[in-house]
Amino acid sequence: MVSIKEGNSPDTETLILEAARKVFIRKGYDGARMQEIADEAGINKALLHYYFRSKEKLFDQIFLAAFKDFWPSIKSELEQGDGSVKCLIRAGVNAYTDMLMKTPYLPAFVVSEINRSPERMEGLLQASGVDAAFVMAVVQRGIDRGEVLPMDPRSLLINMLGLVLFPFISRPVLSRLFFDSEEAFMSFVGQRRQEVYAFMCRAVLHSSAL
Amino acid sequence: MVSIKEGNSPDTETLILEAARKVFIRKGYDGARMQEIADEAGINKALLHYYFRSKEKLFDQIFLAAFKDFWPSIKSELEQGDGSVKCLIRAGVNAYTDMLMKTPYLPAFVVSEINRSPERMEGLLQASGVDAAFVMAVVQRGIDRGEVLPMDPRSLLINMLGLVLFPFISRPVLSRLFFDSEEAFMSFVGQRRQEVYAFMCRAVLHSSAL
DNA sequence: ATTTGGTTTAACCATTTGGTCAAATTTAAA
DNA sequence: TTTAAATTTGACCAAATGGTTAAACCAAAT
Repeated sequence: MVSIKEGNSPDTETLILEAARKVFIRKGYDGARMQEIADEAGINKALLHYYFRSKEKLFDQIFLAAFKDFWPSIKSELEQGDGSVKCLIRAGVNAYTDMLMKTPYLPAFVVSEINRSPERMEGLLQASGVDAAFVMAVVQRGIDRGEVLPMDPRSLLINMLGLVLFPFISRPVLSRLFFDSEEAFMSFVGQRRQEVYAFMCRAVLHSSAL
Repeated sequence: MVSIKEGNSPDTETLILEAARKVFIRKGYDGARMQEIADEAGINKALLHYYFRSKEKLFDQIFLAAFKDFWPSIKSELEQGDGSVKCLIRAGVNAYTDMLMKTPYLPAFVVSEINRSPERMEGLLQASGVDAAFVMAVVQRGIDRGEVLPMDPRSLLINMLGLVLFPFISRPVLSRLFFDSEEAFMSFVGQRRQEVYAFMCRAVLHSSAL
């Protein structure tokens, strides 16, 4: 028996999780090797199975956490605002920009793995508790009040997600095509916060609400 | 010797290429199996190596073609216009929408594989002859003429690419999150052509140029 | 009919890979 | 200190996988 609850050594377990996260993000599920994860964690390969039974079980745990991080919470900033779509856009852009500066590789990982096996989506949405109903309602209200130009609320949200996420998902392409170095690209995306906010406002807000 | 030039049976070779394309797009490089490609083509596995030496060589050929398709030509439609950014936006949105309706899975494939091994980008850009200089110049001219709001030309192009490509790259996520069925989602993206065009114009054009 | 050279196949190979297991080691309770 | 349980490891295994090869096949030229 161990003093830490539940009989698992958290040191080793988190060591494995961190190593697995790195390797899975770098190589994807199919490209990742259990041996590489063990090496990255500096432990014996058998320990991976001791703590997580199988590669797929280990991946599931990593990926569910990644999927949750993929949807940063905007509620805290949103509640400080006046409930307008303008505030929703600001909160959304801010929350995603923060997330992306911390984990720029995450969206490409999530998107790649979901395209590899889309059937996971069902369970993922349920397990992560992600739900668009609330933000959809905010946008719909903005349209009804005349703050926002008449449009499908889903368009507004998808466009905002696209503007914020796309540069990170396509980083290797864009960075080579439009920039001299990876650093120049990262500095560019770092300045996008205000730019995307203004871009979105011009595109969807009634001129009176600008 | 065979009557067809160069001594290769084009039937079998294209059969392999088509099968490989399907499997690589479905499973990615790491997830694809040579046996599965052979089965898909209805031929013996050894033939794959007879015609393409190795899995990597076969993949390279498929992927270079996919990468070229990823950058549809906008020159033809562009030359019919007046050289304005408005026309550039229309031409870009049209060319990409056409490409995406034909091969909706292509962007996710290209992006995933490039993220898996970004070092390919160098050679890919060279081999595909993709170059942003021309469209960059068009945008810069639009800014100088006052047609477009002052902004980094790269922002305009990246935002347009993001708006058009993102829904397809994230299809499984968005379709589950915002739509009742895959069909509903596809019908939605089918109507995005005008929507994205108008969205872009509102966001970047001087009000006098709308 | 025979030869010739590209094409196709089944059988086979070496290596990799996820996974298992029994023994060794560590930890902490008795 | 002894003991019992959890942890860690090296050795090992079966299956899968990319790749090879020698033989068979086949169309066309002689």
